[in-house]
Amino acid sequence: MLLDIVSHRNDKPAGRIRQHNEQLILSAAEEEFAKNGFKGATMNNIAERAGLPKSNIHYYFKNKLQLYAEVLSNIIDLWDGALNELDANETPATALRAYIATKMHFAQEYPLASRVFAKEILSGAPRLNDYFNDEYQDWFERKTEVFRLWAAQGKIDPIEPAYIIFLIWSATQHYSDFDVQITSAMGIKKLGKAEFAAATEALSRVIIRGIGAEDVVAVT
Amino acid sequence: MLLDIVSHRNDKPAGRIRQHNEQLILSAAEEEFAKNGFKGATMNNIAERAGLPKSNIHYYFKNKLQLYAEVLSNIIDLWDGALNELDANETPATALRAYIATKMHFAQEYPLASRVFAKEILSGAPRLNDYFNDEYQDWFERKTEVFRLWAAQGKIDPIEPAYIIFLIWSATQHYSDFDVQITSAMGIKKLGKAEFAAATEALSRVIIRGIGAEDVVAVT
DNA sequence: GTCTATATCACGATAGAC
DNA sequence: GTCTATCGTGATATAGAC
Repeated sequence: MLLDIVSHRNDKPAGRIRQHNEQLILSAAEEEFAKNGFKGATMNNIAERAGLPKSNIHYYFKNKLQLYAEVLSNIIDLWDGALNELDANETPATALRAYIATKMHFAQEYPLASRVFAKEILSGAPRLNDYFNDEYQDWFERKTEVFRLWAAQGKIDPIEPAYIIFLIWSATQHYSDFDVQITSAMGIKKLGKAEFAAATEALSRVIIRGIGAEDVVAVT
Repeated sequence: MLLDIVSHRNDKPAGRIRQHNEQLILSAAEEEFAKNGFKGATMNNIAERAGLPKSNIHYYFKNKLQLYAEVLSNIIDLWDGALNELDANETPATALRAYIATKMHFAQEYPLASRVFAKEILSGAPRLNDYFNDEYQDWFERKTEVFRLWAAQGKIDPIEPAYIIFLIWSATQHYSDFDVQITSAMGIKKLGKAEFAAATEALSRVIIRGIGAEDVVAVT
């Protein structure tokens, strides 16, 4: 259990209507929290977005903080489920191409998730205190190991892995978080498939060559 | 004038007390907006942070939106004043090292500015509508030119400049915006001079090599 | 020029009718 | 299980005393 608050969850048997409404509310909440952050979000806006009467929200979720915690928890589960793999048996170029492509896919597919998380971090993560603990540091340490291995094998340059990981995270999430600035700069209405593909290719190429790994031809 | 709202600014003669108090308020507001965003921020919190009675804020600033607009405007002025140069006469490696170092310096020195701006973009930039206009696109277009020139001269690989610029922006701003996650991952209390220097060196190296430019030795 | 007092309203949350 | 009515709080903003 990542977030303490969520463990106090209402564990009533999930009827079909309940399940449906909870999903409606969670989606609406994700939008609202992405736009206005935890403090700025209002239960009223969430209810309107969900198309439900305001007090219905309080029937399904104890309070604003618990609703927020569930949204955050879902986001973290989503990422954990699909982003844990950087295969040490592959070449760095192949493994990194796959990883960057997955991250970019997430940026395109779940921009709201990324924004809710980003806003929480920007606020100093007061509602993620028990997520960013010693366990998180261990988890991160394990993520760095594959880079150390590759460096020891001479497959990449000896660069502190943490900075490589932060580079990949920031560069990819940027495409969901800073969407407005990007589309404005490029003079396009919306980041489409073409732009994401081109950005993925450019990022892969720069990062892979940048750490001294032999690149492979992109799979298109 | 970047922001329409600011042009309605109270242009009374600036007495010494006024100037001092306005500065106090602007600093306090920057902190509060960085933490809670526009909607989540309260005039009360700003007043407390500034050590002034609540209604004093309204005396110096017309309303919350105008105060916010001034904070944002100051941030943009700050960046514009120091970040417009990517010298085409230098080698790519030298010019990029200088640019990345400056960006990282700003990330370290003015983290609040970066966070206020980031939160505004994440919200869809509803209060920066007249900043992200056609003029912005032109300004960005000019920033890409130096990369196109270098590419034409064979000094860097032919990579769409926009993606290089976004890579630099995201990677550097990450160190102010995601500070909490970074320190937690690295198991340190605070990002100090040493970490910023190491990150700057790692980023410069990866990006410069990544775009196919000859690197130079870091000036330490 | 500065601060106290207060008007007005929107917010989170709950009680209780259906 | 669902919705209406409402309570108490805290928000922005202003009027007016000092």
